[in-house]
Amino acid sequence: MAAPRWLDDAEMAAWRSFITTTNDLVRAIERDLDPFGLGFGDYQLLVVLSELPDRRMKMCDLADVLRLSRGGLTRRMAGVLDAGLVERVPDEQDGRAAWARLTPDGMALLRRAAPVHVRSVRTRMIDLLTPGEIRALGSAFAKVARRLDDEQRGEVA
Amino acid sequence: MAAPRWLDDAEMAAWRSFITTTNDLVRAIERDLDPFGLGFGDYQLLVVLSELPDRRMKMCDLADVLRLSRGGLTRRMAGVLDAGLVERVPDEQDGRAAWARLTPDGMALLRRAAPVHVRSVRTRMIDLLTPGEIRALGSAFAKVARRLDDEQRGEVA
DNA sequence: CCCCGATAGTTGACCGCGCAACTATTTTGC
DNA sequence: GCAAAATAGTTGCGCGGTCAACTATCGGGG
Repeated sequence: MAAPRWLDDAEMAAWRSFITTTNDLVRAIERDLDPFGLGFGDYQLLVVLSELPDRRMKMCDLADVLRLSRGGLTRRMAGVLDAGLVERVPDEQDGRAAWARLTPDGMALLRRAAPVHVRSVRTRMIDLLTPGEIRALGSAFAKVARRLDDEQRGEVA
Repeated sequence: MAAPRWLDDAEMAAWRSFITTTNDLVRAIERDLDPFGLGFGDYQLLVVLSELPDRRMKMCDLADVLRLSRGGLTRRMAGVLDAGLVERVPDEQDGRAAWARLTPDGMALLRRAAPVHVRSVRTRMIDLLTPGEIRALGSAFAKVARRLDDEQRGEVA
């Protein structure tokens, strides 16, 4: 640990602008969702559900997909449940489990919010980049994700 | 707003993996800092101070650099002040202002943490990427940052 | 010279999240 | 078939952050 390979200029620039800009970017995108009464996390929850054939998912899987702890999901659900965007459906077979199901109201709100959100993402990021940059971002984060995943699964080692 | 240009496959892949992977990545890097009793935010604060000739910065500027609200910085400072890593120095000229100054202890801790952190960033991200990908990331986030900046400054419009 | 607006920092209320402890149910292994 | 382990979800607590209200100081026109 005594003689690490420090980051060179390009690496440092990439890393720092990545960290600080991501912060700013997410904030800005969240502001764009404000008029709909949705946080970024709420929006992602609705999107995930909306893409399923029956628009519902078991709570624990949802927590996984959304990168939330179980407790975190419970609280996030409280908001969208209260707003009537999602409903809680107990599982027939498994008495422990419950489903989160998108309501028609939730779907309707998502349909209204989605165009604004997409525009937001485009103007703030996607449309600023060349196709090459977009490909590079995709492959870069795929590699990072894979690495994190390997570490997770191979934790026994 | 009726007919937005939706994201195509490459754009969607880039966007989604960016959002979820960034989350995971920051978490992992924060875990690597745990042994030093530092959060990612604390680390960044120490780094910023360490790079200045006299290792100190006015609170308000520090809040800006770290993307924190004033209140947020006050609370973040509480931690590192308590740990003796940073000290608060009232400004001579301006009775309102205060400086955050890195202490020798803070500098020492940073010197111990930095190699571990750099290794963490390398193995989890930088070393997984090609030079082209690193360049692309740098330029991509620079553009995004510039856009956010323009918006901020041109808010009168 | 003084008052008024701008600026620096703190504080209280609140929110979102993780962690760990807890309850309730289901699965497993003997 | 039953005790023990695993799993699903909730809840209390703490942390870290924002926002808005507040205090204290500084500058700039009448």
